[in-house]
Amino acid sequence: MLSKRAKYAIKTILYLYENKEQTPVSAKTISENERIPYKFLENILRELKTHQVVKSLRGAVGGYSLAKDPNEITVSHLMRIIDGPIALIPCVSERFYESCGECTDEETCRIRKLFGELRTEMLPVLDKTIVELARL
Amino acid sequence: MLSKRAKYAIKTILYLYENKEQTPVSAKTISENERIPYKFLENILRELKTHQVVKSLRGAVGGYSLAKDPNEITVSHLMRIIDGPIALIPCVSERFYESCGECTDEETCRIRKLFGELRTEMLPVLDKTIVELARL
DNA sequence: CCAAAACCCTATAAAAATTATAGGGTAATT
DNA sequence: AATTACCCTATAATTTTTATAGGGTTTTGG
Repeated sequence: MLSKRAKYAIKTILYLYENKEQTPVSAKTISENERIPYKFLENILRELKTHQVVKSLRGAVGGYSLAKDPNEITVSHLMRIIDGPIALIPCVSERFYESCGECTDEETCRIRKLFGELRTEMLPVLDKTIVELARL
Repeated sequence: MLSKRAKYAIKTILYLYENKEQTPVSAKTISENERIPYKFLENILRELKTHQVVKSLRGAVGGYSLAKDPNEITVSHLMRIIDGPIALIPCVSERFYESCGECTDEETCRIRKLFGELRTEMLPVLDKTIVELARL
């Protein structure tokens, strides 16, 4: 399951993309429009900022805006920042690899093979950019 | 992420399939060979029995065996029994549909479209049968 | 200058899901 | 009749997810 955090993150980035004229957008505005608990959103935004997906401006007319070309922000990227691996089991994750510590031989583990294949099928869909997502 | 329960279930069914000569196989045997906590396994087995994936025999030489043709048991079926929906968001699940309660219009929700597409790509992989899984 | 708006940060609480165990009951075989 | 092994409900332990608390800092605009 996609966590709410990740879903909120995707919504937030989509919102910033579609309201990029009035930059920056305050967390309060996003919170109200996307119905995301304010303090929870702040937390997500900080994580997105750390990973340089958004940038922020402090002060009275401050807020957030995209830190990079929306053609270079993918849904998979957001999911990895917020939730971690895309893969359904850690032993087939490329960026968050972890041994499952159960099978004796990872090379021949059939569950691993199946979920490796699954990951391969999932990626092209999730590698869609925010611009592509907005056009759906 | 795939839950341990679901992973154990897949392992269990694979084990039963590959040891179908010596039917039935006791929970204890499966527990030891697949390193699954005994009482946890019993619980999983009961759920699989309720859904008629395995059948059981009581008494001194009792145990479990497949209740149907392994060509008709898919990984997706096991996952749905144990974990519920395959889809990463409930509003695109066919068998476990639930409104996400967030978007104003489900028909135009782009996150929903993306994850509907994702589900479509995932299914063919997970619809593999135990026989196919064993051959990987 | 100063008050208001809005970002910044750490900690913690509340809730839910996952994982596992306890403790006994029932059926069948040897 | 003793042993083996399935059957069932409840609950405990752990982890993850979701959210809130409570304050601090920066900047703008009157």
